[in-house]
Amino acid sequence: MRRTKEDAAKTREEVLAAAAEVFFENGVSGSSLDKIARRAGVTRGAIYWHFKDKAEVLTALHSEIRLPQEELVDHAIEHGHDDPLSLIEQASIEVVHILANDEQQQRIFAIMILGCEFTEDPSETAQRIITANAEMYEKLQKLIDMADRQGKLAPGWTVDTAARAFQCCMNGLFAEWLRSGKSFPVIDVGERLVRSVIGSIRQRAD
Amino acid sequence: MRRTKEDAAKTREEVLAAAAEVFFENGVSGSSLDKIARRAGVTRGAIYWHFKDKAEVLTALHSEIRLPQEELVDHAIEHGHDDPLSLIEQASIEVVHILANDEQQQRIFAIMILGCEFTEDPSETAQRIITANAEMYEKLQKLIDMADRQGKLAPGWTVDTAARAFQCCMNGLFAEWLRSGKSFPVIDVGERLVRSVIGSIRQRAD
DNA sequence: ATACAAACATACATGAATGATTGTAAATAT
DNA sequence: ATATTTACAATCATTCATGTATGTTTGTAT
Repeated sequence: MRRTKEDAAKTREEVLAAAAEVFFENGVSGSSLDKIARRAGVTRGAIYWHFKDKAEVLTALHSEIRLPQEELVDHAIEHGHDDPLSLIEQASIEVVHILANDEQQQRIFAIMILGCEFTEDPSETAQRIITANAEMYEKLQKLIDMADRQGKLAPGWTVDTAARAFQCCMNGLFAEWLRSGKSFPVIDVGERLVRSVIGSIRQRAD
Repeated sequence: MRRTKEDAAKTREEVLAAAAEVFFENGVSGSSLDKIARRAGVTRGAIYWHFKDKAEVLTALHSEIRLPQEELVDHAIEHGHDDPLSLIEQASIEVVHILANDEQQQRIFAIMILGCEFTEDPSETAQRIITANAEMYEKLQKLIDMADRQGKLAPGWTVDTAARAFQCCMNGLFAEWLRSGKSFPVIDVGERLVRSVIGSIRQRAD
C-alpha cells in the first residue's frame, strides 16, 4: 500500500480519468460510483475520500477543462483588437482542431454537452454548465460589440443575435459530432461553418 | 371509475402529457414512474397497463412528434424541386416558428435533444433518437445533392459537409434555446442563422 | 343475468446504489 | 520511538425504483 501525498494525488487523477471514461460510456446517471472505482482500480471508499459525492466528481472533471484560446480572447477583450470577428474565427477554428485531437477533452466535453441531465430547477451540477456557457456567451458578446462599434456588423445583425447564432453553431457542431460517434470530419465542417457564419455577420467590404 | 375505451385512451394521453412534464423537469433518468403516475393522477399500475416500461413511454412520446414540414420535404425528394436550398430554408424557418409556439413539442424536443442519456453502447432508448436524427440527415443530404446536381452549390462545399453543417446549426439552435430556458428570441436568431448558412452554401448568381 | 375481459389500484419482492461507519496499514509529525 | 493522521478498503443499513403478482371494479358480449 502506498500513502504518500503524491500517490494520493495520483489516485485522485486516476479516479477522474476513470470517471471521464465511465461517464462517457454509460452516461452520468448510468454510472455508479462502484463502476468508476473499479475502473480506477480502487473502491468507493477512495472516491468518497476525495469527493463528497458523484456531483462533485462531475464538477471536478469540468474544472479540468481549460482551453488555451481563452487567454487570447480575454486579452483581446481587455486591450481591444482591430478585427474582433477575425479573432473569433481564428480562435474557434483552433479550438476545433484542438478538440479533434484530444480524447480526454472530447469525453469531458461530451459529458458536459450531452450527458448532463437537464432540469428546469437546475441542480448544482447542471448549474455549473449553464454558468460556463453563459461566460462564453458574454465573451462572444463583448467581442462582437467591439466589432459593431467599429462598424463591422452587416446590416440586420444585432450584437445579441450574432452572438447567439454563433454560439448555437459551435455547441451544435460539437454536440452533433460527439453524439454521432465522431462520424464526420469535424474540422472540415467546423471550418466551413465558422467561416460561413462569421462571413455573414461581417460587413462586406464591397 | 370509468372503463370505456375512450376513457382509457384519455388516461393514456394524460400519462404521456405528465411524462413530458416530469421528464422535462427532472430529466429522464431522474423521473420515476411513480412521479409520472402521480402527476397524471393515476398509479404506476395504469402506466404498466399501457406501456411496457419507462423506455416505451419515451418512444411513445417521441412518436407523437410529427412536423407538417416533413411531408413537404418528402414530396420534394420524391418528385424533385427546382430550388431545393430555398425549400430547406423555408421549411426550416417554418419549423422554428411552429416550435416557438408549441409548448408540448418544446418539451418533447428538449427531452430528445438534451435529456437523453447518451452512451457509447447505445441503449434501446438512445438508439431511437439517433435513428431519428439520421433520418433527418438523409433527407437533408438528398435535397442538397439535388441542388448540387443543379450546379447550385458554392465552391468548396460538398454535399455531406453542407448537410452536416446545417444539421449542426438547427440542432444547436434548439438545444441552446431550450437549455437556456428560452432566454433569447429563437425566431430572430433562427431566421438569420438559416439564411446565413443556406446563403453561403448556395452558389451566388453574381 | 351471467361470464369474461378490460382498466386500473394495491401490495410485495427484488436489486441496485448510496452514504455512513468502521477497520487498518502506512506516512508523517513529535 | 511513539503518536497521530492520512488514505484508503470493507462492511452495513437505508433508500428507492422497478417489475410482478394479485385484487377490484366496471364495461360488454351472450
